[in-house]
Formats: sequence, C-alpha cells, structure tokens
Amino acid sequence: MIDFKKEISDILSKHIQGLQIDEILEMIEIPPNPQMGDFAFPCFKLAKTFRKAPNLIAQEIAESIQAPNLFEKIESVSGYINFFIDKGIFAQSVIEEVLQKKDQFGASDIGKGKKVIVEFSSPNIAKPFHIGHIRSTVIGNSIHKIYRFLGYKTITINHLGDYGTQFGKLIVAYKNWGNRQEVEEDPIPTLLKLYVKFHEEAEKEPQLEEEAREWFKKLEEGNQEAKELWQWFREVSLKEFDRVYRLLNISFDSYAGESFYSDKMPRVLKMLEEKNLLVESKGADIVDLEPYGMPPALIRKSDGSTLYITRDIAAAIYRKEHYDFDKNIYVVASQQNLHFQQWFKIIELMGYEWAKDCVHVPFGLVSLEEGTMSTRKGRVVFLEDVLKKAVEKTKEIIQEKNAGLENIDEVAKQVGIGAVVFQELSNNRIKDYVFSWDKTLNFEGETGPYVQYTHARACSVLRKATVEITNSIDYRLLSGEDAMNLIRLLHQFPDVVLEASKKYEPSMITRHIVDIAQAFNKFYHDTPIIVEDESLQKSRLALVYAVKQTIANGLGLLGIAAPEKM
RNA sequence: GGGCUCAUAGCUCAGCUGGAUAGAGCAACGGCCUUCUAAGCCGUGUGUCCGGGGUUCGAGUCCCUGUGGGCCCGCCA
Repeated sequence: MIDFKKEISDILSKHIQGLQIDEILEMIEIPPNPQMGDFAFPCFKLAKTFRKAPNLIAQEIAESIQAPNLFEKIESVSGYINFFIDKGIFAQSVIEEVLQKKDQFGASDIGKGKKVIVEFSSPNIAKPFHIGHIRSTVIGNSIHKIYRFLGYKTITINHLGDYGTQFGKLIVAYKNWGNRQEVEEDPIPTLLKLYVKFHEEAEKEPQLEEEAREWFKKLEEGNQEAKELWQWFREVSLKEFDRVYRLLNISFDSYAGESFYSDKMPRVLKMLEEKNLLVESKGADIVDLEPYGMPPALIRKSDGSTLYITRDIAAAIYRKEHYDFDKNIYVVASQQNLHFQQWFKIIELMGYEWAKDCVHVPFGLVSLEEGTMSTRKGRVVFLEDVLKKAVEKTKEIIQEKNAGLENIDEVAKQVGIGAVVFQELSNNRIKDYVFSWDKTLNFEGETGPYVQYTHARACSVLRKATVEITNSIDYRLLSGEDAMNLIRLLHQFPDVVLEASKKYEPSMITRHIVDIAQAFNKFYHDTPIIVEDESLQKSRLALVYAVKQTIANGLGLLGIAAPEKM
C-alpha cells in the first residue's frame, strides 16, 4: 500500500525549510470532509517563521508543487494545502493490499521480538462470574489480540482471585453450615450462599471475622485441612468459569492466580526490608508513600499474613524473571487506580527499572438499574445468563428471517455473543455504565449484529458473483463517491489498529468497523454489484471483498466471529 | 478533608497527538423489498459542547478555577 502521508511529506519537505520530514508527517491530517481532499497540510504554524499569512503560504506552496500523477489535484483553501489522491491509484493501492494480505490486512511487525503480558478477567473463586466481569474479560482479550496482530508475542494471564481472607471466610462458613454434596451439585451458587450467610452471621457475631482471618493465616502457613478445602473450592469454581470462557471463545496461557505467589511472598518481604522500605505501623508493616503524594501501602497485616498488594508485587517480579516482558499490562477496574499507582511506585523504589513497563489499563464501573452490584447482597446479573439470553433471542430472529439457515445454533451463538461483546467494546473503556437488558438485546443500529450482517451480506454477494476477482482490475471504475468513501475507510484501518494498541482502546476498532459497515450498506444499497459489464462487476467485487475482509479482521481483533451467513 | 475520573442532542455515546460548517445510534414521524440478505437504506431536527477565567492565529479538545456524578484513601480483593 502506498504510504500517502509519506509521499506528501516528501514533496512538502522540498518546499518548506526549517521543518524535518517527520515533523511535516506529523502535521498531515485527514480533512473532516472528503470534498476538501484526502489529506491536508495546515500552514498556520508556518506563519511566524515565514512572516506571511497562512493562506498565502498555502497558496504559494500549492502552486509551486509539481504534482506527480499520484495526485488528482493539489489546492490551497484558507491556510490548508489539500491533496486529492488520484482515485484509481488510491483504490488500487488499498484494495490490492487487502487482496494480498487478506486476514493479515492491518497487521504489522512493529512488535517483532517483543513480549507483552496481558492480565485480564481474573474472577474471584467461589463467586459468580457476573456481568461486571465481562469488561476486563473482553477488553483484555481484545488488547491481547491487537498486540498479537502487531507482531508482539503475547502472554495472557488470568490472575484468579483464589487467595486471601475471603477464603478464610468461606472455610469458616463451610465448616459451620455447608455440606459436601450440595457444593458438588451446584458449586458456585452454594458457595455464594455460604459467603452471603457468613456476612449475615458476622454482623451478629463479629468474632467470625477473626476466625476467618485465622483460617486464612492457616491456609497461608500450609495447614492441611485449609489447603484441601481451598483446592476443592478452586477446582469446582474453575469448572464453572470455563463454561463462560468457552462461550466467549477465550483462553489463557496461564491461570496462575494469587495463590500461585503465596510461596514467593517471603522473598518480597525480605527485599523490602533490605531496601529499608518497610515501616512498622500499628503492628502492621507498611511502605510510606507520603513523599509521592500517596497514602501508605499496607504490605503485611499485624497477624503476619499478606495482602493483595504484596501478591501483586511478587507476581510482577516473578513475571519479569520468568517471561522477561517488554510490557506488562493489567486490565483491571479503575477502582484500583490507587492500588496500581502504589505498587508501581514500590517496584520502582525497589530499584526495578522495568517499573515503567507496567501499565494499568482501567475501565469504568458497571452497575444495575437497582444500584451497584453486590455479591454479598446477591445483587448480580450472571454473565452466563446474559450470553445465553442473547443467543436465544438471536435464534428466534434467525428463525423468523432466515429459517433455512443450515447451522442455526452455531450462528446464533456467534451473533448473540458477538452482540454482547461488541456492545461492551463500543464505548471508551473508562466510562461507567448501567447494564440494561433492552440495550444488550437490541440488534439494530450500531451493534455487533449490524456489522456481522454487513459482513454476511458482502459474503453473499461474493458467492453469487458471476465473474472471478482476478488481478487485472480496472480500479478507475471505483471512482464513485460511495466507493471512494469506503476505500478511504479501509485505508485508515491499519492506522486505527495501531492507535487502538497505543491507547489500549479496542473501541477505536469497534467504531471504525461500524463506519465501514455504514459506508458499505449505503454503497450496497445504491450500487448494483453483480452487473453484466464484467470489468465493472469485477472491480466492485474487489471492493466488496476488501470490505468483507477488513470487517472480519476488525471483528477478529474484538474477539467476535464473522459468520458468512446469518 | 485529600486523590483519581467523568460531564457533548430527549436518551446512549463518537469526536485521533488543539485545526476548516460539532457527528452517529436509539427514541418519534414519513418513505423504500418482482432486482446482489429490509438485523438494511433514505428523509424530517435539536446543541449556553456543565459554569467562569486563561494560553493560542485557532479550544469540545490544553491550563487554572468552580459545580455536579462515580470511584478510591491500613489490616478486603
């Protein structure tokens, strides 16, 4: 694919003194409206050094450029130099790139030889996998796919919440009120019930909290009974989580959760002591972060047992030593901003220069119309229910619209789950939102099914074509406005992927493939594709193919399937 | 009290490192299936971009400040 921005900056650099090519390249932008051109260079910043009005500068440069045939025209408008790419060349450059790269269109090798860890999902054992967990799960999965697409070696880690005082609570509750059979039959709901009961009882009998802490301490010290119970809870929980991961088609390279680091904690504590970072306070050990404008970080409780932050520090060190990452990404709710800031700082104070390679990718809170979700109060919407309901509804719609479809169940799954995932990845991560069944089960407008439908439509046209897409295509036949709008969007796709990686923002890709789908549906509606004129049909098919492929690639990066029929 | 974060159309939200007339979807109303999938397309309209200062040739975007919402601030994760 021709790098148009580079071509333009090369040309401009011959006419502009005092600016490096890279600086010029940075300044090139895409006009808000294609009628203004395909690329634009604003001259306002040159006004001072040139001691001339921007519109005059633009005019003079535009006039003095010997436009190679790459450009249809170059003109100046109120301080901008606008570049119009020759439509045939533009179309050819973009479409041939897609035809050649196929499922690799948009990919790159900028990450070659670099290793990225993405920690995401990380549900708590013995608790339900609810709608709040979907965010970390699908955002993290997408970030992993985007980085992999850019040539990085990625390692996905599910940092299971399988340790901590909560297990002490669970052990106490189980010993008091639980029985084995019930847990085996219906693990998560039963364990959840026990967990809820613990909190109810603990209100009346506060010493239960103390017992729970003791049991956690026993667990950490390797007590046999505690360990066996813990292991059992973990196993039955994982089995349930696995069902959801299978629905979402997500897997992990490692399930090393918090417990995995339990034996790595003493070393961390020792190191912190050696660096004189630990301070005793109210019987506990803390790291004072006052000089950095943060509250102190509690590292070890007064009973000697460790905390979440200690385990995160141990995990980071382990990961650096074990994987030697270039980047270590944590997809965790924004509630934990302070937590990450604190331990990133502690790692830095410990002398690890790779502290700068750790990044927290936060996201906003999901709440219900009734209020914040609360596991303890049983106020949750199960993710599995949401996914299943979406699949059911999809199946109904297919039976209504396309009853003859051969693999209805498979497609209903792809579309229904795609709808949920797509919606999750539609908005900027950081926004809070209120879960709504209506919105989740709406499949019209800017939704996953809309984009998948567009993809299926394109596939359908390609199936029914009467000519082959060969390599002798007359791209000048694609100079219509609708076709060119599509070509511009396809052209931007690789840049969008790159931006999405830099910002850890899958929604940039979601938005872009919606734009492509909208442009395609307009094109499709107004332009007959399978026409008698073979060369015309061929050129249009090539565009349809390029659109289909780009949408599929985009959906793939979001972790969503692209069915060929629906 | 301190910190982080968000505030754009009736609702949900885009708006790239500041750039040309601020855009989509939903909802409402109307139109388009004997032609490539109507989960679609087209049309109808609404904005003190939360308020106030500032930086700039230029601010929805950057800085300061105020207001309002969310989250977080030692023995949970």
